Amino acid sequence: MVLKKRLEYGFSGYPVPVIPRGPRSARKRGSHKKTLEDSQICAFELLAAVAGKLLQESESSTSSNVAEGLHPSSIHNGGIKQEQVEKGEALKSECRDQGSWVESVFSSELAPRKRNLDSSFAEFPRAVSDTVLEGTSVIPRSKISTKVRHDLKLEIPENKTAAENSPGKVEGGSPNCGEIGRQIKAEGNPNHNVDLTMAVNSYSKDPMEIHVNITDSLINSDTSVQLPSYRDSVPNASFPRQKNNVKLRSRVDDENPVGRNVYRSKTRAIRPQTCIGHRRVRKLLASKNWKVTPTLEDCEFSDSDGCMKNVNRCRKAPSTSEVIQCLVPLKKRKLCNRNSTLAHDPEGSSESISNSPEKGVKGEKTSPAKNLGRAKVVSSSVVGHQTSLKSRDSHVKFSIKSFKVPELYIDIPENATVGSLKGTVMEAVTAILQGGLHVGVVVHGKKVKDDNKTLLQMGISHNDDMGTLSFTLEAGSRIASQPPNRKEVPILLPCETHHQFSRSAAMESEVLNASFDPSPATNVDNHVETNHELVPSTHEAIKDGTAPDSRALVAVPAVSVEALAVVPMNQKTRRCELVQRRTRRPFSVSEVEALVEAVEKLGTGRWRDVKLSAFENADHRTYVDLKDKWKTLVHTATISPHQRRGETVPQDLLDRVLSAHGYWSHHQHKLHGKHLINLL
DNA sequence: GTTAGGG
DNA sequence: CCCTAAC
Repeated sequence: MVLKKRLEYGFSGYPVPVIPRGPRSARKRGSHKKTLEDSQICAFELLAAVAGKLLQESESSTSSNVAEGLHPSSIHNGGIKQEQVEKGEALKSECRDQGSWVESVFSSELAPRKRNLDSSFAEFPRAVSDTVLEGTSVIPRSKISTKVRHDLKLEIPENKTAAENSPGKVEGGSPNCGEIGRQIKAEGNPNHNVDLTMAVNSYSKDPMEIHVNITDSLINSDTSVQLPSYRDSVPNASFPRQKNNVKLRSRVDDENPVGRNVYRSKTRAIRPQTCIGHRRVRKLLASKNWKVTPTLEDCEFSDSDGCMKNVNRCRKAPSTSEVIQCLVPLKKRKLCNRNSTLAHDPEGSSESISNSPEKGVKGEKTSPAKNLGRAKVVSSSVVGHQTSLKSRDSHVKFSIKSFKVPELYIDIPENATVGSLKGTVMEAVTAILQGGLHVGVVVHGKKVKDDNKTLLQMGISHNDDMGTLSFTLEAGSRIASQPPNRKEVPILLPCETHHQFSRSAAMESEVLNASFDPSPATNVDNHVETNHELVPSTHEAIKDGTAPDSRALVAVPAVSVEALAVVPMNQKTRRCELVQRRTRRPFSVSEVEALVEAVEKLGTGRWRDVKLSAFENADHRTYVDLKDKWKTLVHTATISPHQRRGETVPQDLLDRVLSAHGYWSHHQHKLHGKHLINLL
């Protein structure tokens, strides 16, 4: 009490704070943020590289690559083995838990600087039964579809359970893991000979296709999965054989540990726009979704550059979220209210891809899928083809020839750069891959639900009648409670058919020309100005047809909000630009005076009260604004007069600022100290 | 919803 | 001013 009295009247006559509080200033932000970012960057870059690849492929592989990549003969090129020998490193990740965690390792360096990377993705054959996709594709698969030039060979003992008999079941131990390996190789520059292999572990609901070829020629002597490379000239990936294991590896030549820097810097330029609901969604993702996901317990990555340093953290105590974050920088996970839009804007241009969550965050009456009516629902779209099946022993041997990522619809301003387009694609792919996948086994057209059934029991054997074995890639049920809507996830939103792109070459130009209507009047509510988070809805545009060209995106990942919602949005995207920052409103001297006075009275740390006290009628001044202003005032008062800019604040006011600031900080400090003493 | 701080 | 972590 005594002390209180003293405070009350002492010290420059400043009143005592009504609500004593401990200094929050103690809350210093850790530096972990940076670290995290860095770690994320790595994976991101890698993904970016992938995107670059994809794009590249889409641009040039319309015809040749497909044929080339699919050719079975290349299977024997032995890229894997070579690599295996060449580099002793192997990437391995164990899938565990119910999920289908797949490892993901990326080598960074490629694409960023090398625009003309030669993609090594091979396009996977479409699933035969994927009629929906067939009919609804807006964009030729060769365009954006993920292409992988590998065949996946599998050899699984008949007595393996159905669950195990899935492509994803790679790393022994986890029956339910789903895994898809991919490999990307960059060629052309010896120093940049990067092998990018990544296993896809996404829970996305995007159906993916897997072609399964059961061929004797692909049989391996042991149980393993291999992803041979079609490029034998430069071995790129290796999948050391192990029992039911697949090891993926990522390799980067040591000579170029910094190749990724270029991209990194660009990556950092990304600044997603926060939109309505993003917080909620993020929270959902973070807590509800991600935390439920299986933990990647043993993921090993090999990488020669420092990038892996961060990634390697996953090896230790890899939490799912950590892993995911490795894949997608947190900063990029921002959502738009109605459609999640993700944009990568390395070049400062604007482009975006947005996914259409099944359910609008904002709760629109109709889901994007409905709005897009034509959006087809695709059930597990993976269909396997078994060309032949023979058995020499009790093992069933087959290979998965390829898989593809669902189509993505991208809408990018024509002034967007190719680089940004790449980034966009990359983002989209990232979004899909990070979701996680669940591998399903379909026998005779029927999905095998019982994971405990053996192949033998399911008739999956060497019989020739086994012509109906197939696999499905679907969103993993990361969230148990999540309704099994997998089947009803739209894969693609085929809107105006005239927007279809039939050729790769056309794609770029077409896509670039496909501009959405940037006009707020068309796409946005009138509240744009007041509604900070309002963002034009692509869906709406599509729905009402007023913006023919505005089917910005449609990636349609058939991923649930939880699974895929993490689609960041670029602040520079036109749509989001509508949600521009408030107009700058410099404080007038009178305002400053009022502020100073209020602070002298109330002290710092009670900005809400300050606002109510002195700026109650100034709607445009939030307490945060006042707080910020005070911050700048203090700074201004601290620096020399000639360094000050803007409207000059009377020195006397600045003096008061300093005085009050000094007092309140001192006061607060004292108070805090006192409290501590009292506690003792 | 506020507050404190970094950007 | 914005964005966010921490309350």
